[in-house]
Amino acid sequence: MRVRRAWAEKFQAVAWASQPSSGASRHLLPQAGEGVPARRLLVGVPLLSMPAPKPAQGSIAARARALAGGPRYLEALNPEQREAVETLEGPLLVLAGAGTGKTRVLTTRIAHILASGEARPWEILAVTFTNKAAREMRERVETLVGQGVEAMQWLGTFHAISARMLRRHAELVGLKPNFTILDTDDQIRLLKQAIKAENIDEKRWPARQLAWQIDSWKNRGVTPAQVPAGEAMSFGNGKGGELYALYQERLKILNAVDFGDLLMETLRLFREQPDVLAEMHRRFKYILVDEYQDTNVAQYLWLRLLAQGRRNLCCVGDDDQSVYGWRGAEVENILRFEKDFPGAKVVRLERNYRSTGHILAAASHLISHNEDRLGKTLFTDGGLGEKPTVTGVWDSEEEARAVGDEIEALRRRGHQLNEAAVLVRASFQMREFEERFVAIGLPYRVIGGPRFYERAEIRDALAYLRCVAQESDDLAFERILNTPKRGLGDATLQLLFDYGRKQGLPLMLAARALCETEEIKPKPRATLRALIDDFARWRALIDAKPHQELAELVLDESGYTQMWKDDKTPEAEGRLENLKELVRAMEEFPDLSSFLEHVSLVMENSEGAVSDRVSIMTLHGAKGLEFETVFLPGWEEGLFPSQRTLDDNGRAGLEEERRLAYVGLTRARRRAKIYFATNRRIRGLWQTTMPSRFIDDLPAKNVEVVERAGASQYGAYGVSRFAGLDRYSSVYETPGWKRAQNGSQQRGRSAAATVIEGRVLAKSTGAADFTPGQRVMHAKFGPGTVARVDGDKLAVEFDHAGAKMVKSAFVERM
DNA sequence: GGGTGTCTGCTTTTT
DNA sequence: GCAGACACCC
Repeated sequence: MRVRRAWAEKFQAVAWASQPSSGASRHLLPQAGEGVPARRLLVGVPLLSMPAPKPAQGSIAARARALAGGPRYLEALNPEQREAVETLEGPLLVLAGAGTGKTRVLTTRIAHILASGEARPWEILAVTFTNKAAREMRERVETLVGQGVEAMQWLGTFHAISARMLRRHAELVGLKPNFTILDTDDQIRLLKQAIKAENIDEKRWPARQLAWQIDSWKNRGVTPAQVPAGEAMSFGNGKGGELYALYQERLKILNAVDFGDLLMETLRLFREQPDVLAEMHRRFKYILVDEYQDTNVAQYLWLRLLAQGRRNLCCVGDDDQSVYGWRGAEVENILRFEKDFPGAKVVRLERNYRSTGHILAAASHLISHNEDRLGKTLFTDGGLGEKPTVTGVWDSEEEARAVGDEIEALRRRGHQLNEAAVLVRASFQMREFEERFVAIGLPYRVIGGPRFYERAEIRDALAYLRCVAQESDDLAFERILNTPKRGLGDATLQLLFDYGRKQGLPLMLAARALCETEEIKPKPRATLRALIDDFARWRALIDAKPHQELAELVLDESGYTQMWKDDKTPEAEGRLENLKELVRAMEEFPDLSSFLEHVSLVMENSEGAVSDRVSIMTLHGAKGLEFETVFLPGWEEGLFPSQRTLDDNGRAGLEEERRLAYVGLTRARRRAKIYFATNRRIRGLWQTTMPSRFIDDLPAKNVEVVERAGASQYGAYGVSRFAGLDRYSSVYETPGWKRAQNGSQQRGRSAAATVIEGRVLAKSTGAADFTPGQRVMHAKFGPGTVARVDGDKLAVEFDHAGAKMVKSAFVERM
């Protein structure tokens, strides 16, 4: 007991000392992404690794703290936040609206648990969805605590924590502790093999689709045996379930798991091994979950099993920011929390510290159109600030130009580019902005491109290392067999497959054995033997050489580095750079196997130099971030809300899209700028588009409509589309509003009559109306002559715009 | 086994 | 409109 108190008190002293004491610190209120410098105090004793016995009730220190009004770190919280932090016992749901200090609550809560001595660092389970969130949480706890918290070994993503648990008890679920974690690419190659083995037409039933299907089963915690009959039918003429089973068998043989298995196998472990679960219950005194609204069924079950022990489960989330339904997230989990955990306390955080009044009002009004929500009312003490703007532009090109101009103007007024972001619905929208920004020399960065470890060169290099580390890694071996090209193509691979299957050997061993037979031609045999000998040699060096050097050696001697040096394409240089980065990253791990164990789970894009740039990213990617100024282009029916989501998921889909709009708006601190274009090229075809219904969802009094000066130059064709939007007061005449009033189900599909030179052209009804030679008028391209009719598309030779393919619905006969 | 031409099918994305 | 996958040919 004495030790515990000493530990807690020492911690307390550190926590106090680490708080900035200037007056400004009083306003150090929760602001995600705030630039509070991480203060680290040099403490002689590694406090957090000190053992502490069971916490005692009502220690002198605790009582003294209570009299003094609690430790300083609690004073920085508002009453609701403080309640969320101090309610340690029992289930707790923190409904944290956008910008209300969610991360602050989570991190302070952890600090509070540690400071009060209720639990030691390794007795806290803190789960996030992304590595980034985990890292941020760790850093912020460290700032509060004033020292490193390496001892918090159970702070991480669902997947990383599961992997950790699974490695400890791998044998219990039929795996070896050094199992490989496959990524999507490996997964798909494996599934292709399974599909082929079942004699299913790969073209009609692509492996991607099966991967997606299996993934969604795993998201729901469904094993091959539990696949509902109807869903098994949905792939490969009813072979979906069989393929799933076959795939799982293959994984076990390969001693591998995919991402979904990390959860599934851990769940199985908990269910089938009560003593393992009991051990977990003993260990975890407190469980904290970030972004609870994003949990899927498997994660929910996982949490529920773990939380059964001590019931000290604290989930933080915002139902209004649930935007991952399409990948299995169940908003239901958060809506149902109080039923799932009887006696649960719910704390609402509604005081927003991020956005100005008008932005908050606009976002709140927008989201209030959703039905499935718990309901929160965000408020701020800050000023009203600028109204969000809505700007209509002619097409996506003008949209990019308008955004570029705005950013330039802001920049001239001293606005940081880092504080501006363009948030799009779909990544294809990014290109236009990139092109424009390049043209005007505006520095930008695209966030959310291909992940570092998804790049071909990284995966190749990792495959080499995996082969060195584990002879039986067939997928890795298959990948590098002929990379670089060494004349071992499909024929040799097929030979290896057959031989391996016959002998029950992994590919590498099959290759070795095959070289001793006459079944392989001399040339490939020599090459293959050389490759195998190389691997044997490299493997012998594992313990002799630092793993970094070994990696370099392998990449050089295999000819892999040379392959890219010989490559004359412009990307080659960057790829070599990435390889270097990979080797550099290995430094942080003690040996090759621990590097490989972690790489698939935690490897991220290493964003190099931090320079002042505009961010371009998807709305999904922007969740959890904030910017001074946010640009929200593409608010058009069909694009946002996405027609596909509407078609597939109806009202639920629409509500998820609306939440995405809410997320977009609430990223802005001071300025939100919405755009919609009248014409957009979608899948190569120009389409006339309507303003998004979400624009109609905005409260007129908090929004300003901006007529873009440049737009009028296109007036000749565009007048009709802008007519209703000159003044916001006339918003109730916008197409979106009228549509809503009519309750019509037509969603921006009908071609509006176009006004040309004062006369209204006949509305076309279909491609049948058109024949080659027909004169037509298009809203964007003007007059032209039909050259060819192709379904509902027309090849038109425009008088001024040249040859284009256009949808017949968007041209008028002349 | 490697290069060229045609066909298809296109949100969001973490781990 | 364009990328990625596949088939076909050398």
